[in-house]
Amino acid sequence: MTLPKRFRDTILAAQRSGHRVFADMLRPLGLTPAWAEVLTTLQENGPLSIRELSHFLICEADHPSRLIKRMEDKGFITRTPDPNDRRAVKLVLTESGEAAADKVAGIETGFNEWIEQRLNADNVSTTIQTLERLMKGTPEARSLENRYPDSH
Amino acid sequence: MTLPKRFRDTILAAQRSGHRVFADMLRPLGLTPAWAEVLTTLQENGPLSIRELSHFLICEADHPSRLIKRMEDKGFITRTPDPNDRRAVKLVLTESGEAAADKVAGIETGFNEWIEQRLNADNVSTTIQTLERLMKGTPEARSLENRYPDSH
DNA sequence: TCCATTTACATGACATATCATATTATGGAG
DNA sequence: CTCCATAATATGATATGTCATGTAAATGGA
Repeated sequence: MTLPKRFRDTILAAQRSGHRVFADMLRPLGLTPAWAEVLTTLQENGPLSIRELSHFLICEADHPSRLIKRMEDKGFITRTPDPNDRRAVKLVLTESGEAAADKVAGIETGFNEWIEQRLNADNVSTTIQTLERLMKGTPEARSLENRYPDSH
Repeated sequence: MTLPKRFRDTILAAQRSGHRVFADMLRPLGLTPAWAEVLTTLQENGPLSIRELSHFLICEADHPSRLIKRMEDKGFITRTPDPNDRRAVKLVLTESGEAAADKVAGIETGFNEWIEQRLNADNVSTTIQTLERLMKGTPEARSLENRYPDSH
């Protein structure tokens, strides 16, 4: 048994496990983890174009235009044309989107507690460091740097 | 900034980063990471029913029947009815499936080296321990136990 | 100014994932 | 033996993720 293979299986399993738990918490709100990520990102980082938004997202970092379209259809987001660039749009949360983002923040607190019950801060920090070293130079690392600029 | 939130963003980013790198390595073979997981699992664990297979998979652990169907259509897998249970099937690799599984093993070796270049064994073990503690009792942990029985 | 290149976004196509439900077979209670 | 709960698999529906391609607008050099 090679350790690296088990390592990546473990990361995959952890991601899926956490995703499932988080999705279960969000389901009563009619939201998914990807939607939650967009809602909180827009709430914290103001009006963004689709391209700018994608630089913050870990999920769907390629081009989230269809994700945005669905959220627009549900009334969480409005798009206004960018006056300086007719190709681009500015995405802003609607009132309903802001309310959903607030609820997501509450759910995230619960999820963070779920993690804190199982792991101490030292384990968490060490794992973050290890994984960041693994990702150095990848596009995913850049999304993390955008989300957590103070730590990079 | 809460550490647990950054922790789960980092796990998501690491999983996606690794998935992308692995997918790029597999693409010339016309395979995806999920297909690779099925191929190597069947090669190592002999004929399995779809249900049994799902207990080994981290990907698509719910019910991989459509994944199997696509791999069958490509000629990698044959299904034979289980003589003891007419509902169930036994999945076996075709000759072409065996050859693909061998190639996947080679790719995995390369991927493992990619990881070993970036992390030492101690980092890897510590991270595995932390993530396994996080997942204790979840279905994902059970899939890992099936894949790596000696360590549990 | 003109045109090639780049950028922002959309969309087609396909492969995961996951929930809910349907279908058929098994096995046990009565 | 009959009926019912359960199990194995399949499928519809929808969301996510990714690659390739298309369209229109901006940009910068000749």
